[in-house]
Amino acid sequence: MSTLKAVRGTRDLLPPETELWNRVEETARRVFARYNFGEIRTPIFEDTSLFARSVGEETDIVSKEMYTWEDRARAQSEKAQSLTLRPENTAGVVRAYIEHKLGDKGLLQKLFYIGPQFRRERPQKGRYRQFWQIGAEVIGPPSAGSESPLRDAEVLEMLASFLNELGIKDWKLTLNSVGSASDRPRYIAALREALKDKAPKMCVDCQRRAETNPLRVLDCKVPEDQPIIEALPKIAEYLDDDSKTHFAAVCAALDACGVPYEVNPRLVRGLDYYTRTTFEFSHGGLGAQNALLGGGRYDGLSEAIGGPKAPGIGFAIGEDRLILTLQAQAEAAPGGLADAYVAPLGEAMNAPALELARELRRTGLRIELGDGSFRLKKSFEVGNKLASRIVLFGEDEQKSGILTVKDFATGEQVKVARADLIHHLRG
RNA sequence: GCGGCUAUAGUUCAGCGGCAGAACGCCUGACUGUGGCUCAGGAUGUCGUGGGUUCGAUCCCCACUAGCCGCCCCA
Repeated sequence: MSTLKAVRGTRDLLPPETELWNRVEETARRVFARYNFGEIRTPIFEDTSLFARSVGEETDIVSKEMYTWEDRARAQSEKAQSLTLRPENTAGVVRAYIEHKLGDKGLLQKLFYIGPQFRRERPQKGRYRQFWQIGAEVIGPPSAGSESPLRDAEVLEMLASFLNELGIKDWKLTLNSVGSASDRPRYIAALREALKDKAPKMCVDCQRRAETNPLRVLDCKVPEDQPIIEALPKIAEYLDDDSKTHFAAVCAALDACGVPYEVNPRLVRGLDYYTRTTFEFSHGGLGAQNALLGGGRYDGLSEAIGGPKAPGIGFAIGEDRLILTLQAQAEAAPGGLADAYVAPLGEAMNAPALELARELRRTGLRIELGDGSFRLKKSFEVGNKLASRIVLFGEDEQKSGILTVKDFATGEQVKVARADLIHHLRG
């Protein structure tokens, strides 16, 4: 019988790596809090139609990557409901926004989330079937200023601060506008038209993309295709005046606060709900999955799933990829040594040693407690791996109240009165 | 979903159609209340799983599973 393993594309996160995960999440919470974001936690599964209607029926995510099942019917007369493990979190947040009438307060809602998402793709480095996203959404009625380009710039500036504070080096922000809900179809139609006679001269992938998803042709990396792509219609030429001024205002605000970026007219995002501003922060050294985070504006999403007009902008950070990047930067893991290893000498000292450890731990010291059945040599060996100092605690020490403390780094050994132990270990 | 590479000790990896190997780590001792350095000794294991070829398979063949890389796509 084969032993059970974590299923394909999923994995266990173990110490000390989990320490990094906590650091990432703490940093996100701290930074987002400065911008007055509040946390939202939505269910891990939702009605399938939520994703079909928001992300888009024709996208890869919805058409082939979702974990979907028929829930048991609650009554004989009822038909089974189709449920899906969330492949992303924006749809759930907007659903919650609508369901709880958050827009009725007349204010902008600023919400962030941290949690697992699920997509059934072929696993690879930086791509998992259960992966974690840290994301945020700024959404509200237009009267609250939800369409303002200032919001876009503020979110981008927040992300830059987050990455910098985390210590991510050499990130790159790429920016584009895919136009309003009406610009986009006009542009796609023009692209299809232009591709009619160009596509046959391009690579096989592009020939297919020209049919299935013309925007993707812009992403092609085949060198021979580049001149053809350059000559294709540009999205910028199809933006209406509102979209143009909106995008210009986003850029101007970023310039003003010194956030570096690059406009890439070819940056297209795969989710149907994106309008106007789209962006991506990328990082080399992640292989084929170089996108650290992505996001954009979704002015029509709420209405698409039956809600009020509620434009918004948001992003999702690939936490797994962020961790990989931090690990690659090899900031020499701090190690995580305890302050002291308390070594009971003899099993009779185990119970008194637990009490001593308790006393020390209550003051916030990080203590490893050994085992009285260990020979002294073994206590030293184990202690040396786990802590920066060892505290010997045998019957002599218990009687006299004078403990022996040895510093592993210096080899220095001293006698310390039990009453002074906390002070000594602090120093 | 498609293509390629890979799977041997706790870890990193050699290896060969005929007794399963190294380094590091681990255990024991030199040193019975003193770690690191040194020295001596010891144990590593369903050779990913299931079939096939063969007198004999860890090795060759097939399938499966998993990981990595690329494609697609995305975080």
